[in-house]
Amino acid sequence: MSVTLKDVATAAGLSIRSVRRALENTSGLSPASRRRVLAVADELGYVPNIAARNLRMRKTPFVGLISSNHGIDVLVRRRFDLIDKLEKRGFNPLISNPPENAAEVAALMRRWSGITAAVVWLSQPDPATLEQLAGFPQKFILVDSDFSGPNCCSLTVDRAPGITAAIETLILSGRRRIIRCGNIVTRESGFRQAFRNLGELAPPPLGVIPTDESDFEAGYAAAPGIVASGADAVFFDVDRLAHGFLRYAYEHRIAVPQDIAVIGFDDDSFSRYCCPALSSVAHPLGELNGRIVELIENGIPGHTSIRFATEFVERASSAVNPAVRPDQP
Amino acid sequence: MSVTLKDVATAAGLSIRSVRRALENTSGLSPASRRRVLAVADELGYVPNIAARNLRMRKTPFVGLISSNHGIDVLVRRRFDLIDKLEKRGFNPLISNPPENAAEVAALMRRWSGITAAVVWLSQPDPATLEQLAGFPQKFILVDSDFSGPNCCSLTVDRAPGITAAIETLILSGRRRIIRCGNIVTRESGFRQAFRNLGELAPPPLGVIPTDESDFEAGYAAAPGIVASGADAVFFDVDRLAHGFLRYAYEHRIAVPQDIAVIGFDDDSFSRYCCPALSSVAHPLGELNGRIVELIENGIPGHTSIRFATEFVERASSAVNPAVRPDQP
DNA sequence: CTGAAAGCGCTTACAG
DNA sequence: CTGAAAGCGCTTACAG
Repeated sequence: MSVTLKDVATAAGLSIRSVRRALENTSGLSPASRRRVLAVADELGYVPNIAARNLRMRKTPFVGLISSNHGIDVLVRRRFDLIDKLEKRGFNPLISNPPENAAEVAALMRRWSGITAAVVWLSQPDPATLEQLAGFPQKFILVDSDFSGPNCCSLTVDRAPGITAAIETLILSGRRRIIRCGNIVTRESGFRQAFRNLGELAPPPLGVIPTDESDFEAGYAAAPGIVASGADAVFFDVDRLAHGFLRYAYEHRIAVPQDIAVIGFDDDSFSRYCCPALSSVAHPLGELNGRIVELIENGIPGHTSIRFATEFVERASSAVNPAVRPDQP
Repeated sequence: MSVTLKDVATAAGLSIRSVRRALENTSGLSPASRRRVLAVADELGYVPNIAARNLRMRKTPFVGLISSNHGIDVLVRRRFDLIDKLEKRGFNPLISNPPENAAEVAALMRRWSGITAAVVWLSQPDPATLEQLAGFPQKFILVDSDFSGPNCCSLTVDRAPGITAAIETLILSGRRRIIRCGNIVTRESGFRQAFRNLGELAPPPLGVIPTDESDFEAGYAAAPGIVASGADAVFFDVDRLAHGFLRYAYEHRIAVPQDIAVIGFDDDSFSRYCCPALSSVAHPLGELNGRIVELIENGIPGHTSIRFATEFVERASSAVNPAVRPDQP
């Protein structure tokens, strides 16, 4: 079916070795032979089989990427950016949805063995499946799951710094009744720590309005409770919740930020564009991915953990004086 | 470094062939030998090298996916859905950003040769690079670029049907001054054809407000012109333009759909959630991707073209009576 | 019940 | 200037 070196050699009446001398343009081949080989290779449409080359060379340009498939904006952007960076450095990303249990993890690593030397977990694996990673030939980079292992390097993003900056901004702009809405553990601890960090400065938070989900609908459904609480500022665990609240505010003529300041988390791409534009806490996507590529290039150390921080992005939904910060695109 | 069959055989004091009999659990091996092999394999952590297996078996589970990396919602969702469907059928997607010229196309196909048998172009290749595809060992599936070749099968989505349904709905609900905004060729022809299809029914369109880009900012910038035109309905070439217009309407107290009905194209995920929810024309993502996977499974025919249609999704931004269709999530 | 050997398509040290 | 051969790690027809 596909044309091999041997095919070219036979057609050119030379050995495989000489065909390679021609194709590689190395010395030790008569100009006539060289011309003949190149003509034949071109005519037959010879394309080297990279799988065979990789096997022989005992190396591989493929990097496994495990990442959840749903379209959560920040995850999509993180993944896209990583693919881009990997390709720019000559790596080929191989994609998989997250395996759901230990058996699926094993199946995937077997399917990829000999093909990927490094695997990046952009999604968080089931903790029960982590121990077994040590048994696979690959090296692993774990994003946001703090696990140590002989062939695991974990990169973690501290949620607290960006949340602290967000709360601080609210307080400095005179907000006194700050409530949180959502159900995500890292946000809860970040939120708490923000108030702890601010010490004297901070009035006690109003508490939390829990949600079942972290989506638009849940934010919309939580809105009446938030309004009823008398809060003058609300921090949502994710931007999608905040978007649901903004819809409710729009429908009920609640002015944001005049009546209530709104801040989200994740810095979804739409948050720049919604009405009003949504303040949010952003992940250090570029920095994180840059480090991942570096690790893949230079070797992945085991038993290592690297930390990153989030950052507050202020927009109209939490502006002190919206007239001064017009809600322009 | 990594453990091979030979390592296991040596450690178990048996031949490679017998090791395989144990691992495959096939007949012709004494229970004692079998137990010994399994124990040794487990202890050494043997994992078969799939690259070597694929080479020997002359087949590959890898499918190349060429897709642009920017976060345009509909493209992201299309790609995610395809990866999901491929994995469910046992294929491994290999990702690449679009090559920019003939040399890059060649480089990529060489890098993937012997590794992928099928390559799906989710992005549209530079037409100048299409001819050379015939020279590569892979089979190609081209989405939305109507090109015929011995190893190319193209799948195309007709934009017109969904646009026609959208315009028809506007007219039947009494809109008479319909304008288009955007700069995309397939939308222009779809828009024209909609009016042609509707014949007597349709008043002449108001014309078009062209944009340079197809993003939120461009939609926001085009808004004053649209309002000045006196249109009572506007069709945007992409949802992002419509989102920009909605922001302008929100800021200038223009009621949508009471003052002006708004329809977009692409059915971005946020369009269900914006204020008001945006009517749009949707791509047949699931159907298209289902067909792609089928082709990969059953063999990709050359010189073939398959067509699909878009569909109108009605929401509050073009509702006849918004009170009857409340703008709920 | 068990093993030696060919071959997938490539790379490269070695020999002439 | 040129080629025979080993070996990457696997699968499998064949032989004993």
